[in-house]
Amino acid sequence: MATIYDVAKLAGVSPKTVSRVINEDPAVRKSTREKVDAAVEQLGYVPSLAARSIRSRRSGLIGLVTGAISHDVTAQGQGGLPDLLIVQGIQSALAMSGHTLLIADTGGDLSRVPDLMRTFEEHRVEGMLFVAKHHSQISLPALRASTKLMLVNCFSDEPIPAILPDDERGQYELVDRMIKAGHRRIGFLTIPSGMEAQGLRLLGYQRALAKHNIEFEPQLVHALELGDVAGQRQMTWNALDNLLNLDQPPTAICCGNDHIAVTVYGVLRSRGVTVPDQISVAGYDNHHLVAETMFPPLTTAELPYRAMGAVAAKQLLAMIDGEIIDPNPEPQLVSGPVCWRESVLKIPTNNIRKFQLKTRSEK
Amino acid sequence: MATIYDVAKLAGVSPKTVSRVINEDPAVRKSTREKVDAAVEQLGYVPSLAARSIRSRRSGLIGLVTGAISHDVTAQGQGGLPDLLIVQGIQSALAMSGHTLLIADTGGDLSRVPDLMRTFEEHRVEGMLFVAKHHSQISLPALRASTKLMLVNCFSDEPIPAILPDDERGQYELVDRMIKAGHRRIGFLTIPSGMEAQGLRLLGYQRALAKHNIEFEPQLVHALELGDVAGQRQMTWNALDNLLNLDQPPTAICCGNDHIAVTVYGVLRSRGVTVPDQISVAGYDNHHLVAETMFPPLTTAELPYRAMGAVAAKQLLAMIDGEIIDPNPEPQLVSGPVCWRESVLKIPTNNIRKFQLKTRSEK
DNA sequence: AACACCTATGACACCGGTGTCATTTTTCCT
DNA sequence: AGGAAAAATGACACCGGTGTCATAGGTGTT
Repeated sequence: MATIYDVAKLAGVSPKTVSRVINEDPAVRKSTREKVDAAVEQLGYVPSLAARSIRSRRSGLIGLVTGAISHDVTAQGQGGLPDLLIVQGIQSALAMSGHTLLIADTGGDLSRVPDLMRTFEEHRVEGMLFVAKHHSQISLPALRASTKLMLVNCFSDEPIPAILPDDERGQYELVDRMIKAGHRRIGFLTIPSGMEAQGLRLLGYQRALAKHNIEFEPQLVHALELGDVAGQRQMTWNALDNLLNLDQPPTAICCGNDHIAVTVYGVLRSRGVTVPDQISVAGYDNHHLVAETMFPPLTTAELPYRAMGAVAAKQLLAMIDGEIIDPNPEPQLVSGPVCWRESVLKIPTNNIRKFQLKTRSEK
Repeated sequence: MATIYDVAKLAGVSPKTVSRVINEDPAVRKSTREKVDAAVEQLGYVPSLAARSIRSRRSGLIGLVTGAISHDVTAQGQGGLPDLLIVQGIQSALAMSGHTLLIADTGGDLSRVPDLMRTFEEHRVEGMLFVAKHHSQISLPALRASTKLMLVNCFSDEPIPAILPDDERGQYELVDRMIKAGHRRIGFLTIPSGMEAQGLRLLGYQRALAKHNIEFEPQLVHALELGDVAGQRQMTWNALDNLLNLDQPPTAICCGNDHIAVTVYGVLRSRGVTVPDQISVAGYDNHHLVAETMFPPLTTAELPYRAMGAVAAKQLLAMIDGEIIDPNPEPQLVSGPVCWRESVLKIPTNNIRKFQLKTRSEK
């Protein structure tokens, strides 16, 4: 591959002059510039960022560590692929700044993170991002103090700046809107109880109820713990059975995420209960592929993944540029909109005939 | 940041000796190695790959250009996010070889590709991959001949090695299996007619019919052209209406992809037709998130995205290592399995009562 | 024409590593 | 102990650029 020296020789100038042309230094005579440009063209010369970065101390690289890519979509119904939207948000924000994204994947194994970050340090990245699959707490290996690091979708004991989804507020606004639509008894099938988002969303649910002076009834809340596809369906079945057989069944059901809502649709359908005429259903995540193609389209709260990525990237760039010297160690919350679709009825009904609820066996 | 010279001074040895220790050269006395290691530890020294790569000509970087990351999931029901699985396959294959993945995104704008590839050349990547959203033909900017490039999920006029899904075979095997399950009249709602995969899958469908001496009936095939969510639903509705009102309605319907199948489920349900009892439905893609959570779970042909990515990465590495001097310019086809689930009945029925099909208006 | 002054270019060292080869130190053998 | 062979280490140039400063070349003024 051609070097700056080859170009210099061909153009009959010094390497430094070629360097000037490459870097658009105005102090080059037009005729000289043309000679050099011609030589560059002829040789197909491309400058080496590696060589340049040695001197300039700027690699133009940003490292991203994630499990998002290798996310085993096959194995778990949880969450799924959408955290890749975070990567998308990051990517688009970085592209504009002229940085290139270096991506490494944990393959689901967090113990590989130190190695991956080490590799990034060897590449002299100007900053790093760590993107988690789910809103969760993590602990990372110690890095040199000068390393700019940003957590996305997770937080740490250490004072590392983090970007998180505002789960509490999202659930609050969704339930608030459902109550305003007339619902007063709202069932809640939550994601597994160990998950960070579960507690926050439950708080949002309760805050919305409290705002409207509706008493919180624990019997309306069921946590769907982890399990395989069949297990998930069975747990959903049981929970729904429980809710629908209450003396006063709920007029609406909030699901911990959109995939639970899919299962709920299926179970309700096989029991002859129609959505939203007989009961309303809402999700969480706004997993577009799912929520929009479901029938009826699903009302849900959006997890603002892309926005979180963009915010994180911009903040990291500001840290790199020295604009933010001492980042706020408190996680920054990003909230998403409520996506109101047809699965929630504005005027709630509750015309589920009891006899339909006796059937128990599935298929 | 500490350099090899700092370490050398602190350890009381020459820089070259430090280099030897870093590179695990066996010709270093144990006591010397320990001194150096201690200095490395104390200074937190991390070698610079940029400096190293200048001399060794090996950057350890692989560039990946894609629209996958910035894929606007919101806008289109087509395809969706799963091409990211290709990235996943690539990533896992590369990680094992000690290469780091550099990712750049077109943001949906192919005209940015030359710039992105240029940036990769500046980073002196050892090879590049181009991943397309859909099986399609593309044309890329000219690169220096020595650049190792691999196309994934697309092909080109130029003799660039490519990895493609075997759409024809996937559809063939799916339909073959459906016929073996007893179906002889199989409707086909294809993806838009402009798409590469549409023609190939139609060929597979026809080949399967031919194998079993079933005449191909064009009236059973409807192409669903592009449109918004509502338009898609309307087109699906019309096509289904057409199929179900035939004198001999099909006992099964193949959908061009899993998302069409979701819509088909919805439409059939709103017309009171049950799947699979009254009619069987199959998809294409095996979009896990969708196919497995649907009720009943969807029979579909898998698009082997992850495998394609892995194959592409391995082939690229082989090219880099000089094992493949002259790669086959013919695209390499990767086929995926049929995923047989409950949406296709083994013994087909056709007990759709005609009067159910008169209803026309949706909601 | 002589001088000052500004502009364009080049010489050279340096960034942080590594390859080559010479030199020093250690080991082993008689 | 002395010397040869082997092992360990170092000196130095080089990879492909850029920063610094000196110098050559051109212009304008009187």
